[in-house]
Amino acid sequence: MPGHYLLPVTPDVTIPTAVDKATVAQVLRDISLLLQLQGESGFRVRAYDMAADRIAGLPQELGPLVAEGRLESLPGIGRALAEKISELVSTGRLGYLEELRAQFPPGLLELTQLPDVGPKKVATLWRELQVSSIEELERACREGRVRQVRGFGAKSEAKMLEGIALYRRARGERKLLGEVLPVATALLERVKAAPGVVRASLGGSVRRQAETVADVDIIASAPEAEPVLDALANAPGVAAVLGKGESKCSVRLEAGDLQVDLRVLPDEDFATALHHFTGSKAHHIRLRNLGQERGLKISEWGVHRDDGTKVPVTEESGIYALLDMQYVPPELREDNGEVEAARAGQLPQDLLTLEDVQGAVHAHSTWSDGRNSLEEMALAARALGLKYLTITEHSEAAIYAGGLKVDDLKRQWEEIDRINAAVSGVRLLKGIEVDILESGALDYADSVLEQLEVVIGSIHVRHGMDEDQMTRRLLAAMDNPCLQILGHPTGRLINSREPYPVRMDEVLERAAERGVAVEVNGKPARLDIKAEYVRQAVKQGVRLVVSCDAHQKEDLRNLAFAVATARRGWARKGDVLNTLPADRFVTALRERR
DNA sequence: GCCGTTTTCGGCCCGACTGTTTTCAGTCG
Repeated sequence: MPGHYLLPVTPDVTIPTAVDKATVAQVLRDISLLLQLQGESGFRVRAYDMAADRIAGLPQELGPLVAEGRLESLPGIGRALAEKISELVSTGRLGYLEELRAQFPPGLLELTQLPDVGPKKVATLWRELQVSSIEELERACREGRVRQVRGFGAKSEAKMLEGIALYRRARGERKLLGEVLPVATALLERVKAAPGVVRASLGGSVRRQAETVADVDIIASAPEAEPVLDALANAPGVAAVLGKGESKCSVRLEAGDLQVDLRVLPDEDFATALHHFTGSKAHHIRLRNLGQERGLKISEWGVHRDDGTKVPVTEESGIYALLDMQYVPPELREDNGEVEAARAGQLPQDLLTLEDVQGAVHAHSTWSDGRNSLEEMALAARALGLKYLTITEHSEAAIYAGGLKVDDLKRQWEEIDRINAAVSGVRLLKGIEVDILESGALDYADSVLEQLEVVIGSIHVRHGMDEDQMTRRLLAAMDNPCLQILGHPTGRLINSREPYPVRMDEVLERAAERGVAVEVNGKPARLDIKAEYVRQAVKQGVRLVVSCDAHQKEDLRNLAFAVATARRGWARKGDVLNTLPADRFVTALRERR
């Protein structure tokens, strides 16, 4: 084969660029929209959407999958999509996307972000009125030109103008679960108190405890829907009723432009409706396909046999039982392997619960940048039923956060001893959140750290290092035998700061080797490490702690969000150290390798 | 565009609500 020698001497190696999962997912969604603008068949469109969901939800990085040609092993990704994703990841560009984009003006895609405006309407308005941006749509509405297009009227114009104003305010940003949950819970209580309500629950991404949510779903059962729908429509804080029918009501709250959807059904349909409106969509599609194989049609209105007869389902677990699989808790319903595991009977049965947690990790007081005294924190922890609380102030280098000098620390121990003697039922543990310096060294001498019961090491400054430097920094910190817990390991702040670049697989591997516990930080804007990394950590045998990162006593409740994140990462009680009693917790932390 | 212990072709989840129509298309979840 002489032709073989015509190949260049240096192999044509493509170097993977920094195209991340989120970018790939966004590109696939853009293609989906562009195809819809073209009027392409819904099935092809959906293939792109499903692939986008699949990529966005991947626990691992894309680079290795592309390099090893394993993209096609992912469900919903065949040859055509694998080729496009590979091209995008290895070259940073995608020819197909550019071809599609060239057919439409650039502002057209953004128009589909407006509420109640989808690709069909955008295509019509572009064709009939040459509208290609939000500004042009706004003008067309004001000038009454939209109502002249078939299928549109005066009401459409008014709604679009409203939608444009809303879009400009909110910019489509998803809200933190921690901000939304209190509001959602208060509305749920109001719905529960409405006349005739039998059962009511939150649904959607709030019930799945997603880290951010776009809206709130409430599902209720009652013999009469009307009074229940009214209870939401007339609730305090409602800015506008967006729609109200016989079984459904949507409102927008003044606070944060948050949308709330309520469905009310007869109680016999409650379980299947709750399941339907909890999602995720991807999880449901899997279940419905499994149902079809068994001659069962699964919808929000129940489970029906092919002959139309209804199968009674009173609890969500009944749906899974009909499909011969284990019950899947809401937090796991993402089609990330839970369907396969549940069918095989291999879903973890002892997922972490809030009740399993005996002590709260990571709390600050007025000694550094917290708002409450040590005693107030202790009493608040006890009131929540916690047996211990680790006091972990900032160390000296964290000047901006009132970091403690070693002398301060020793005086604090005296106060902790006094409180532990005086307050029964809860114990304060002496700890520190010591800064991991630029070199990876810790901010206190080992001789000081050795005297503490709990040592969390965290990065607070110099976030701008590159991936190599940052990875080395964290690995070096974990090599110090005094470091027991790696605090908020990626440094992200949801919606406001990207995680610093770091090779998490190496960090988790080292944590497992050295016996360093990794923090699952429950502060709503952190949730660090995130669920995907929790799952990876659990697989690699890394020990975890769930923390509240409390800077005031109310923050102790952040533990619930850390537990939610751990559950979404399939963590079990046995994976989490602060499910142990105080003495055993402290002993376990010292078991370093 | 994906997928297949019936299939490499012909399927692909399903219903509520709105605004427009006068029986339905588009959007959303």
